[in-house]
Amino acid sequence: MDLDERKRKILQAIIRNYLETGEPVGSRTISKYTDLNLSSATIRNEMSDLEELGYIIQPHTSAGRIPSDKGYRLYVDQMMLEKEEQLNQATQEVREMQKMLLDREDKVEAVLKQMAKMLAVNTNYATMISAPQVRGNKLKFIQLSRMDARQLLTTIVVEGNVIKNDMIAVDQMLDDETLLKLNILLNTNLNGLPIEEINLAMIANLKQQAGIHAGIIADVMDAVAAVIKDNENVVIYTSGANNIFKYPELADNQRASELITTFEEKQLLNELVQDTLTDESGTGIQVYIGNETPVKTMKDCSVVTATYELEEGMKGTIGIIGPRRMDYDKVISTLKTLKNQLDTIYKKDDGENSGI
Amino acid sequence: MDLDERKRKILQAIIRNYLETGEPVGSRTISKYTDLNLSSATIRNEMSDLEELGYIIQPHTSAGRIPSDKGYRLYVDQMMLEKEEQLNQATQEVREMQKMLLDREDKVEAVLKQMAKMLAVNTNYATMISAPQVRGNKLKFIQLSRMDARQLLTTIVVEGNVIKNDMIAVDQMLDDETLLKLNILLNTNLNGLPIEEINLAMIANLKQQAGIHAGIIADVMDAVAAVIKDNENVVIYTSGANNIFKYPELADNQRASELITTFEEKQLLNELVQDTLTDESGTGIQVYIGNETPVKTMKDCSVVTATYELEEGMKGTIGIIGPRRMDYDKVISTLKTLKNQLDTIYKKDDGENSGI
DNA sequence: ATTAGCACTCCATTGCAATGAGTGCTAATA
DNA sequence: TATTAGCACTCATTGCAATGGAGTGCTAAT
Repeated sequence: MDLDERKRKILQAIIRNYLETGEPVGSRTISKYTDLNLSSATIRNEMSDLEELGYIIQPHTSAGRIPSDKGYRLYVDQMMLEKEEQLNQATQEVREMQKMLLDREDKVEAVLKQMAKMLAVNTNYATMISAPQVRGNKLKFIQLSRMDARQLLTTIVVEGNVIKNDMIAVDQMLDDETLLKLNILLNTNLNGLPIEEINLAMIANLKQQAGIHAGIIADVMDAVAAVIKDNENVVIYTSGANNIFKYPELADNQRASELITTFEEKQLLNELVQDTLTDESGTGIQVYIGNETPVKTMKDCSVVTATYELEEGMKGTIGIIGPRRMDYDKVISTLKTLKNQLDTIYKKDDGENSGI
Repeated sequence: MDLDERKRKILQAIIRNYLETGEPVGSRTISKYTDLNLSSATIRNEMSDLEELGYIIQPHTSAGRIPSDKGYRLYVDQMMLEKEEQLNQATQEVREMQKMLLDREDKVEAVLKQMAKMLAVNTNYATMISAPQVRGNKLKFIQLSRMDARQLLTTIVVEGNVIKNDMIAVDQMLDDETLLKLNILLNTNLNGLPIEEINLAMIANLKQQAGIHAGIIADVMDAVAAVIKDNENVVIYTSGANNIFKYPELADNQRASELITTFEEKQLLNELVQDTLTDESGTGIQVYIGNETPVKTMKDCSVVTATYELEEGMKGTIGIIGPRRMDYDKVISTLKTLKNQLDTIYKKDDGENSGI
């Protein structure tokens, strides 16, 4: 028994209907719904087969059928193929966002936040968006400035224009000349260097050259180390978590509580981001159905993600989280177009807007 | 008819019992619960009076009574007075936090985040905490550094050690001397100046002195303006939003959805923060019961807040959000001790850790 | 002033029957 | 041989009445 054209059509009809209603769908509905002109009895037989094949599930005897993860998966894969050929014309939602992106010259951060919100409102699903994560970690610039008698301000800039500041306490006031020397020492030795390559020997060397100011070097190196650490936990914005209450299958206390925690402790979402960034399927769009997602608390959800890239190596993830019966069609095409917008728009004015 | 000692005791007993069970409490329960040795009939009469006075409410005939906002208010006010006299000894929870505070020399930001989490776990309520808001806005330091041929890095430091960076695009490479001149120009004119006092005339003057580099001055001033704007929307961390699901009276879809949105769009919580910061009652602890809170979506909650102060003028708010029947006693004393810890601990190492 | 006692109210629970959507199977049909 | 009509059966849902219990308010007795 294999999945012939007719079975496929029936499966699709079941899924379509279930996406709309959220209720198990019965044979009679399909019999009328489709243009196959088959009686409900025939449909029943086919459904029985589809269930045996694992594409649909019967919640209990005498109920209709609902799609299984496997069923959804087939449906989505099929759709992705069709989409590929379609002209990728911007939907209404995307056009709105496009407008927003172009209007603003705000910081990337603000745009992303706004975008998450907009997506959430437009799709009625929860959304998340990770700020672009820098991979190349070359030091670009280090500077010490005197704030007052007892404090130095460190400014560290890493490739990708990630900037970090830190205050360093000093025992005694440094004169301008010493400060200049230290700045030159740091920059000539460290600029252009990937942070990973800074080793103990190098630090020892710097300290020696700094003489009595070795302590300051140590503090600066701590600050540099903090940059790496800081980069690891990516900033993630979420929006529309409340949307889960619109879908009864997610809205019971147990599940809702778990999901809300997941959105609040954005830490958990990080796994998702990492997963999308590594495992690239080519299109940049990924669909996780039910248990497929790397985040266990989302086992009753489906997640659609898009990976965007601003400048070389600055990658981030947009994710839409909804019930299994989400409107994959709309979500996928929205994300696809949005991703394209981000990929292209920001690449043009190279860097200009990318201070985080 | 006034509120005599006995009525007061009965009211207290009703509230205590309701705090525990969350169910309307009847006369028989009180009769047995208290050491007043009164029959249920007597209690009934008293309860009837209390209801007439507005301290308790009967959800429907033949149900027990639950406290009204007015009832809670009396209870809380009374407790606050008693607390005042009590030796303010650290509870178990606070001791844990104290330890945490001392162990870490992380950034304030990280400590606050952690603290919110810890409070949420320990109290089983939702928590929020606002990062210290700076009031004095004096410019302390401005610096332009050359990143590369086409980009300048602006570093702006405001009193309270709030640091902000920005990239400025330039048409052509600036030589060291010009850069130095610009830096001196900016610092001599602006340092020590409250941001609000920078006016158009001053800017015009600066631009004139900068000559062909007037454009850069404009960009820097934009960055300074952004600092103010940035300061306005305070950073607020939340934790334990999921705790609302532990209280049936908050966990129905409608209410939960609203509350979750409130926590996610931290913007709304800002009103609360502003309210606490202005209206100081002296103790630094404030209790909003039900409709008393400035945030409408929290009308079915009670909110207890504490205002802490790090350095002079750096004030923030800690808030605990739970059901009306929250354990006011525990919450208030926890917050009180915590506030004291923050007020004192951080004042010692003046500034050292306050880079945001 | 307090309390015992009683009638009354109202909610929540339970059991039961009716309903209806849906299935699986069988026998008839094209 | 594939399709369909028909029928018996299952099971969740709904409505309804009965029941019990928690609690009140009132009155009369202490």
